[in-house]
Amino acid sequence: CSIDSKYSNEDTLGARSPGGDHSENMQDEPENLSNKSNSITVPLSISTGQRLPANFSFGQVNSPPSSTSSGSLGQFPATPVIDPAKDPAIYSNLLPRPGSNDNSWESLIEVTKTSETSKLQQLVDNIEHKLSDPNQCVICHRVLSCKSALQMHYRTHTGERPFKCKICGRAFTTKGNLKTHMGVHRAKPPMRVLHQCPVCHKKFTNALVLQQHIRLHTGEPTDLTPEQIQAAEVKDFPSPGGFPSIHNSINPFLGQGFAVPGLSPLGHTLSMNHKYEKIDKEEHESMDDDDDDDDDMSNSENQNPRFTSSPDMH
DNA sequence: ATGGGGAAGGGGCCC
DNA sequence: GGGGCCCCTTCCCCT
Repeated sequence: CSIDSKYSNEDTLGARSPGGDHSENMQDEPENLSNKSNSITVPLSISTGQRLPANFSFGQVNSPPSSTSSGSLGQFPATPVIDPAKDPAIYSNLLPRPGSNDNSWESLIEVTKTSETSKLQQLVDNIEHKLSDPNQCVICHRVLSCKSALQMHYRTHTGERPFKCKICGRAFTTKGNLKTHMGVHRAKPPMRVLHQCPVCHKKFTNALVLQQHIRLHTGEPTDLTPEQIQAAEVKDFPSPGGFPSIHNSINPFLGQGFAVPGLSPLGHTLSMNHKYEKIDKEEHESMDDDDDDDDDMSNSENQNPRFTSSPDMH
């Protein structure tokens, strides 16, 4: 079977009493298809794929697809200083790596807690006419391999996209597709200059994160949690062959983005830095192209101006 | 031609 | 042993 259902809300199939509060308290629960809804009144807009019959309608479909909330995968500290999803230098290290089982990329996704699919399934259960095959789609009559696959298939009819990328706001029907999508964010800043800690030599793509990391050594308070700093660490980058050690020989902080008093955070030592700043800028611009998350992205950047990728603006 | 996304199947794991 | 969940892979389509 194929369906990415654990964090979506087919888990909540029929879990809500008809007419009851199902807006904020939606939680992951085992689907209960035996709970029948008797009120089928409000049509559901179908956005993609096969269309429902004209007289096809749903019950209590009031929660818009945009009604999302961060599930267990999208949890951030209660008082985040930054949103890692907004800073390419940080999220690039959270993105899924080929062959890696690291799930840190899941902090960059958002999974809807409401499910039109579940309501569709609920309605299907109410249809008097039962199809011969329990895994057959009542809309297009396609037979799926199993029930969970059928549930996923219904998403193609409802247009439900429970898996949302926090970076660009794009939503997907399956977690796997979202994971694949995360690769496009990872691919953009591959050649970013690394900033290395002069103490422990750990590497970071973001100079400001390195600053926070160094504060861990010095015992100074940090704006990021140790977990966030650790998450931003570059762990699997090739060894420093491509990064001349001359920077270290001159000044361990120059070229690594360390904030030397009187200098800009990046030290203005590397033309490469400017080149990669351009990459960062382009990436931000491309992300802003998405209408869905314009507000989120811009707001977030405004909220965290110190963690933009162009730190030497002053 | 290439990259990205949509959709579905296959297989492993767990209950 | 069977069913469900999850991840990975594959195929197809679009740009």
